[in-house]
Amino acid sequence: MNINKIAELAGVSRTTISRYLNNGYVSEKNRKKIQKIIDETGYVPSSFAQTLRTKKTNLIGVILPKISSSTISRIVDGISTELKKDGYNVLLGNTDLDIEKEIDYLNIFKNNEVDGIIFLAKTISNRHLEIIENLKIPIVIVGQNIENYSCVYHDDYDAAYFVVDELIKSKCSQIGFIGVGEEDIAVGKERKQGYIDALKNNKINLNNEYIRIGDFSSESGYESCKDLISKNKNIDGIFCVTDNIAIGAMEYLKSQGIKIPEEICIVSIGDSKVSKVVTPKLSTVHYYYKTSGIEAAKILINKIKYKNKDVDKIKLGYKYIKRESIR
Amino acid sequence: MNINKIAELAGVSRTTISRYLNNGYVSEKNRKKIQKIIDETGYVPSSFAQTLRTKKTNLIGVILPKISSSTISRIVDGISTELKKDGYNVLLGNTDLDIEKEIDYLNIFKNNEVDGIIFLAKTISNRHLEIIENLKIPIVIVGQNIENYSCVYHDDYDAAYFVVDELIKSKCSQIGFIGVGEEDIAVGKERKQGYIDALKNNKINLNNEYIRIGDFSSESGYESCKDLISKNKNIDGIFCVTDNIAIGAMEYLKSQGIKIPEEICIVSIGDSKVSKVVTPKLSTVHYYYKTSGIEAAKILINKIKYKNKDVDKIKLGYKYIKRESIR
DNA sequence: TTGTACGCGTTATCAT
DNA sequence: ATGATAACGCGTACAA
Repeated sequence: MNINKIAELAGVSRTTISRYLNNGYVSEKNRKKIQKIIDETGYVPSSFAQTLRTKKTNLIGVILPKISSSTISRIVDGISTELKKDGYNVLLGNTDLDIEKEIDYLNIFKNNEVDGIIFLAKTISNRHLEIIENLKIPIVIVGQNIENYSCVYHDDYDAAYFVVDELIKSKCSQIGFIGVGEEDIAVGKERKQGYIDALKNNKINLNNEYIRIGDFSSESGYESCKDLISKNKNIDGIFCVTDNIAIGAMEYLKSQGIKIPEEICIVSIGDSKVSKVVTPKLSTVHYYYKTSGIEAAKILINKIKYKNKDVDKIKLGYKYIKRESIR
Repeated sequence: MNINKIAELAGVSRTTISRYLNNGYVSEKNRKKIQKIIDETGYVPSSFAQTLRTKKTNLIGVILPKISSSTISRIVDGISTELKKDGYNVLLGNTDLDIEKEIDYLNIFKNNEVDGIIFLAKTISNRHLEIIENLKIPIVIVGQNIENYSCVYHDDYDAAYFVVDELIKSKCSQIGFIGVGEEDIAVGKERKQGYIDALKNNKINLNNEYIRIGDFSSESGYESCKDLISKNKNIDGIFCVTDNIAIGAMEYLKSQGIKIPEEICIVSIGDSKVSKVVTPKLSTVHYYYKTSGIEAAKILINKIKYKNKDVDKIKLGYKYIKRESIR
């Protein structure tokens, strides 16, 4: 079924059908006839032919590191619900944390496969930037703040500062840090800086012995905590940069019979489902992940539809949730 | 940049370029020339023009109820990694549990927007079936077993039977059930039947007072458990149809000072992240969700590429994981 | 208000 | 081995 058949059935030219479909002027009589035929046949125009003609795909490419993560999937949820409202669909680019695949998808998408890109970035290397600079379609970056590009991200520095400050307020002074590599600007670098500055402004000396760097797994949190505690018996508080890491750290402390929060307080960032369920319940920071997806989608639509060239930066706030892992 | 420009630059006809791209015979001399031009220009054929001509989109539509769920996102992970291998991309259809949107997406996709559909179904109504029957492209259903269609699903009946049997083996005899509505065949109906038959085969009378039906939230689990326990003081074991529900139920029991597993044993199905973290750790069943995604993708590719018309049914096994919530 | 004619970028057919 | 031409389904300038 195509536009020609419909035109034939309705007894008009295919131009009239096209006009009808695209809100052009068509006489009332013809409107009715056409609508009837379309209803009967269930005709839907071929989006591919439309794209070929108009250069508009109605597709948004979303590049993400790993869909089976609650953080990521909440963001994608926001993106897809917001885009749907404006008639856009999501083309998924799952990269499995593999930089080559990220580059792959950027290249696939840049050839007019999509009208715009939303990039959920963990790390942005120079190779990424090179491609992104040559992009002819708009892009929005989520989770990192990259100069000269529209970004939606979270106030990682502030949130980290805040929770470490909370630790200090509840009388912790020997505060450990379990983080991740600084190539992840948001989680690795910003959150670490928040920790450092919170100590400094509270006149607590930074002790490099109290710092551990691992990966995003709870196993890594367990091992880091083990190493940290066994070498520094006087630790009385730990800031873990993610809930997942904190879960691993708590696991270790519990296995050693160390009481949380009586002996050691724990705080982290994420407000994941597990943080509410673990014993003791984790004091953590809630980020508005779904909101970031929604905002990123809005910015992108603005760029696509209204050719908006601004560099928009949205730093979303956070909410500290005090639960049981701190005094 | 299009095929005509490339042809011009290479000094051949566009037919030759097309042949070059599609593994047709081209003289060695021309091959080299063409490759050079393509490398220099970074030319990539327009997939939309290709689709218009060949009717092949290289897109697979994935319809899902809610992406921000660990179950769903693990399945999608499997789907997208498997499809990528064969050059297919995923078009996302996020329906927010809204049946109208499901129908919407089925209709959008059926008009040749995609080469095939993977439907992650919670419920399949007659309206769904009506559309699915008229589909001209292959579809694979994940999570439910629907007659006459290729499906990848889990052995819900067996898994439920198994865990209830475990409850009985550890000396529970007054076993409560917290489930969901039976319109969800897999989770609502099959798992309930497993519970009923496990009791029967162990010569334990089925007591309708021991059965509660709610929704998928942990809040619902909490309330159901509250109602169940307050009206039936002698309950000594509970089977919850999902981890999430079990988490809520445990929450209530702990709030009442009821000891798990000494006074009441709990089992469920899911092996979600939280099940490993809650105290006591939940005894549950692991389903191979990522594998279901992979298998569904394989079946679909088989249908698309090799026109396989078989009705494939894959019932994936499960793994019982005994942890601390059972004696 | 309606219709004619052309072109978007590609592949398939046929002829050379 | 290569090229000319038509066709895929649609939107739009232009003419009527």
